[in-house]
Amino acid sequence: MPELPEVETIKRDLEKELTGAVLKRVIIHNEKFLKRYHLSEGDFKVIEGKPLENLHRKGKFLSLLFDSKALVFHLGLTGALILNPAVSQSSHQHHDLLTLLFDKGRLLFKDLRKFGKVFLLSRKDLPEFLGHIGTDALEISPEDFKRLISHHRGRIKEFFLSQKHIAGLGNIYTDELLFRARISPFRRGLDLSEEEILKLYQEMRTLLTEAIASRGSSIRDYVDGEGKRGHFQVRHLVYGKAGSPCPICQTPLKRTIIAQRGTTYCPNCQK
DNA sequence: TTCAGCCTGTCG
DNA sequence: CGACAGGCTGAA
Repeated sequence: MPELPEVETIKRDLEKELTGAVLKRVIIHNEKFLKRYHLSEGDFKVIEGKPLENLHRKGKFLSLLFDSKALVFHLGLTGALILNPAVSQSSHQHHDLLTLLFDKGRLLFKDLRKFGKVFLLSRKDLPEFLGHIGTDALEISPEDFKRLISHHRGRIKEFFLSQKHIAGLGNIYTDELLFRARISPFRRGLDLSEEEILKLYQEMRTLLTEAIASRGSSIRDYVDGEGKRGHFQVRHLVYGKAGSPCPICQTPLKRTIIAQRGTTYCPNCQK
């Protein structure tokens, strides 16, 4: 799914097209899904008629801010927010969950696997609501980054996946980051040297910035706010490439499981 | 820290 | 048919 670069790309797309747009009506396509989040058609009355003031992202959570309310999305593995999607004549409309009808266009929330989430809450509760995840990966200072990693007893891969220390990296960008920084996914946070941590920090920023510039990675389902694919996947070095030669040393990349997630790395380059 | 579970789909 | 897929939770 959308990790930080993908959610940031969607945020920018929606910001550009929908800032100031008035929400006319909300249409629920899948009541059963919305019911999981205790939402039904009438609950959206509080934001209907209000302008979308701005958008906010922390980690993989994207919030649309209306007056005193926040509509918060998490896209899970296959969620998408698409502006003015072409009306598909027959097939995959059954993945549609919600449409927000604005005066300037319609925004569709769809999700094939339905691991996505949606919450409607008061804007004043947003900081606390997002408080269970750590600082956004592009916001954290090098000092905080170092402090968090050097206290982490578990494996470094788990550190990035958990979201509670630093928010935004998922399986793709964690594998890519650890390769770029030449660090084994099995290493424990508190065993990393200061230089290694600094290298990780710098590579993390570069990786995420480059990925955003490429409008994110589309492996299979991800599309941006306009329904188009990203292209950072062509620059992946290890993710999904187990068995292929390492781009640096030609050793075959290995695949293992860490924290229940497929993990690809170079057993030679990553120490 | 591991595991099933939440869902649906693709690939071999 | 089984394995796997950009995530995350709650329970053992």
